[in-house]
Amino acid sequence: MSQTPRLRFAPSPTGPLHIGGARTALYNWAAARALGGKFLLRIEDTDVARSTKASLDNILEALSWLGLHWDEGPGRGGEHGPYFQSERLALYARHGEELVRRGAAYPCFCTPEEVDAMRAAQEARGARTMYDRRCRNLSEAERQARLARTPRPSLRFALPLDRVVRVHDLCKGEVEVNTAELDDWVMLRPDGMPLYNFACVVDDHAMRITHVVRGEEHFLNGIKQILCFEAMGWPAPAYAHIPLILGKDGRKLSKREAAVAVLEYRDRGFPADAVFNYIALLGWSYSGDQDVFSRDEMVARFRIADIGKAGSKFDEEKFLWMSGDYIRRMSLERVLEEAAPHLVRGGIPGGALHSHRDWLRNVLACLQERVRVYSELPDKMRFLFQDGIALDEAARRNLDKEPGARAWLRAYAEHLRQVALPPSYPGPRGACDTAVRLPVSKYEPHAAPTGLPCATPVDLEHDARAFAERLGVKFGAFVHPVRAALTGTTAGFGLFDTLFLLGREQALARLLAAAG
RNA sequence: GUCCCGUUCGUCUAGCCCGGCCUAGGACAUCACCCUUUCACGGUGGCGACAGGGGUUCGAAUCCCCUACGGGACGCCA
Repeated sequence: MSQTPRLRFAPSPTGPLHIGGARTALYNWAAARALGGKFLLRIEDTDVARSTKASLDNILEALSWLGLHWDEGPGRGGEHGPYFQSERLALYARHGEELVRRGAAYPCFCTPEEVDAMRAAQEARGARTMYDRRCRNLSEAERQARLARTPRPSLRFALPLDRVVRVHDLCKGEVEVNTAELDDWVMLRPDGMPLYNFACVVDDHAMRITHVVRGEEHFLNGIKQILCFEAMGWPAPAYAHIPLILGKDGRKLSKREAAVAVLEYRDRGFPADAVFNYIALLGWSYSGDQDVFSRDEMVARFRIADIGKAGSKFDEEKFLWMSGDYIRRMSLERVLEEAAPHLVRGGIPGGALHSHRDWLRNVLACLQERVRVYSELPDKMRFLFQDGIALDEAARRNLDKEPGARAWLRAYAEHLRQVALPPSYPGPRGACDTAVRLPVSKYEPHAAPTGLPCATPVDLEHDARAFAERLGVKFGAFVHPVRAALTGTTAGFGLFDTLFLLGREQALARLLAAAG
């Protein structure tokens, strides 16, 4: 076993890359990295009717987004290409013939209709459905006669009868299967298109694949493939058949309960790193007490044998938590960059990204620990861009809770005229935003330079406390109506960060409007 | 139906291979409290599991058997 470890992800482009496929790809990728080998991508597009360009693009995009970069494959080339099975037909034909010569494969003249009928009859009898091998037992004369009539038959693998195959599955362990459980599977269609098991064997060999990590549904295919490798006289790779991802109800993950396409999570505003991390955790764990880890950390510890043997349920709550955790740990510049498309889609003026970058960065700083996905951002910052604000019900109640509240607001607005608030968006804010870093925390004393053209959030708070005292109002009571007037809601980030970011014109107008 | 695999807190899991360190650890969720101008974040604490039954053993979550339940496969799909 001195050969370079080579692993592959081999999706068929018949739909968008879903969570389960992504996890399979991820484990193959991680194993390749952990073993110091190569990770390749091979496209199994032999089902012409169902393969689409859109699916292919989706898969490529999703893998790239997740950072699962392949060393060989579409767009990257490599010595063992082409990496699309539909472009390797001559190879399959040649090896098919070879197997016929060796007596390990035979032409089958049955039509799909005949096979379907056979299956239906077996089903009706309650028997196991299996090809009855009628073409395997044809006499040589009969075979030649049929060949004359049907020059292009399909090709079936002549399965060794009644043999026990023992495999050491890297995930499942030792398993024995009697070939009586299997039937003579079709290797090649009459039109020369290979079927899964055959194309897989030919390509895994041609591409020097050493380890195959794939879903448990392929376990019996693994047995068929091992037998095929054997018939070809080739060494088979090591297999690991891993359990499937289940939905909340314990059944196969379905679209009903969660988004299944990887790119849907991107579009909902999950950071790629968080998706990578969460998917990795579905059936594998970094350690007993650490759930959040980087790609490098994972690679350093990953071993195929450690993949869990029981199916795991997909828990969107934990996924959301993890997404928020990643966003919180990210640099502001990165948040700004990654959130940008979501802001624009959410109706935030795209121009602000350029004209008010510093201001926006401050806004995001205040929101960073308050969202779980980027797409929650627009709704939480929209009030900063509006001219005036409508109050929700809870906010309205806060205006009426204290009898004098409206009067305080009017007085506060008047008072604020004397205070150097930065201009409201889209006015120019300049130094106010570059020099002041939000959010202001009482744990980290504010160190804004003096001589700023505007009051900082800390200044504003000192000022407001003094103002409330002069008014004879408890600060806590004062602050709620102000928030309601400024933001239209009762929730949000620090009030004086809010006031600072909202700016002069809007603050005064909203205070006055709420005062009635 | 037949064959294969699995089963630790509600969920993801550590521990299991190499029995004792397990009064079973962590995380999400949940509850309480603290922090606090709200919401979050953060902190502290609580609730909460070895599917059931038999063995083996001085001792079993860990080894063996049975049962139950769950999943997968049985395509000219992959």
